Amino acid sequence: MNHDLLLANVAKHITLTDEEKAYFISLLNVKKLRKKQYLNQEGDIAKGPSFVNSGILRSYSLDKNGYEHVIQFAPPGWWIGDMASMIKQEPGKLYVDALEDSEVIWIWKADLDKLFVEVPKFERFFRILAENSVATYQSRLVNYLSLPAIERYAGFCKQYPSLIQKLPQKQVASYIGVTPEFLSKMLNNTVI
Amino acid sequence: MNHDLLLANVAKHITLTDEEKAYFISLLNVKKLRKKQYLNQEGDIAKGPSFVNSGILRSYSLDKNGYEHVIQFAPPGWWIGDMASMIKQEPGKLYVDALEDSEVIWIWKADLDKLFVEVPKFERFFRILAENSVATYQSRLVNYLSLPAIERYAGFCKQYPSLIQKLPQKQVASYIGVTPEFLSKMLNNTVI
DNA sequence: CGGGACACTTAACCTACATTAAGTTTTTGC
DNA sequence: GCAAAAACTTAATGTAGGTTAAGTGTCCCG
Repeated sequence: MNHDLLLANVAKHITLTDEEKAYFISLLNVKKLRKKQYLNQEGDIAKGPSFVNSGILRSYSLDKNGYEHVIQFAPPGWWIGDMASMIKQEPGKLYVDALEDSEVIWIWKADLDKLFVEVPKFERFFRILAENSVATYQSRLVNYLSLPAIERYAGFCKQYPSLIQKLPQKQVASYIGVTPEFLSKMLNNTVI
Repeated sequence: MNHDLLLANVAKHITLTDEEKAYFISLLNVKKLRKKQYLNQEGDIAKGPSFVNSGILRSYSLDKNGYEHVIQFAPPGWWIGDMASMIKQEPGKLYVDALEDSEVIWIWKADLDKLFVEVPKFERFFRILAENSVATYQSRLVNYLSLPAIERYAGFCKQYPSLIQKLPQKQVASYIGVTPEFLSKMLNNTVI
């Protein structure tokens, strides 16, 4: 297993000594996921934050009619998880699964709390991560509340051009909050 | 001006020495807002995080038809701001204003960055704040994508019982993502 | 290389919620 | 204390997007 992508991600915001790096690595776990395999199911308690090393993961909720609603996609270099479940260590409402064969690096929440004490720089790293995440969710909510579906689609294409190539259309439909049928209709009626 | 509420808020997650407290307080600014007065307008660069000491603030976006969409309410003891604008120090998309006469304590982003270096405990405090915020936005998005309006209203009442008392109905309508007319109709057709 | 799952499309019909507009009640500022 | 603004209601009409269903294409994997 290879931690280079994760270490590069960490190095964007904090600088570690070799010793700190080694300690950090000693706390990491690796999991390989087959396409469609779950990392987390509704009702599970999230173990801790997960970093995508290869593949693509997504988190989603399931409504009472059985429809999926994608909350986040995570290509390589991204973090994913059910934050409410992780913080409170309570059963969560989200599913996390792999859209293709993937490799995930993750850390137990308890080990992360230890890491924060041993190497306080990591407080900074995860603060910055969480702040960026807040900014993303704020703007997602703004888009959702104030733009029609076609503009949310255009926004997604602009913001994640590489994901558009890789994802099945129905996953994108779910992310922007419409049915696959409606997205298909939109795309065939509209010149973007 | 009185920092007790803010210091109590900080003390929930980290413990400060008197000296650290004094330094923190030395960085704080206070602003009194009249009802309807803006703390931030679209296009402004957010100065830094703001803590509500009294009153109620809200953040919202304005769509191209002139409709407001409430992103967050902040009663006393809550933090509010346009996170994307604050992080990138770029003009933002959100308005922040006071729904009643209010008092806000805020800190310049540059001073906050200094504080993180001088008193690293604050990294932890703001990490926890941001993580809780992520959890809230995740669950808000789940609700928005998977529940009908009447259940989002019921959820709001359950989660923020004290706010329901104080807020005009049209503000709640905007938060749950419907028009005031539709919320009015729902409430008069439905026994909750 | 064949069959079954999965992705995408089309189309008819449906509904939750928006828009517009007018009227009533409550709050606010001077 | 009164006029004006803001909040709330009601109702007729409109529409973005959902639902259902059937058909076509495609890609696995055995």
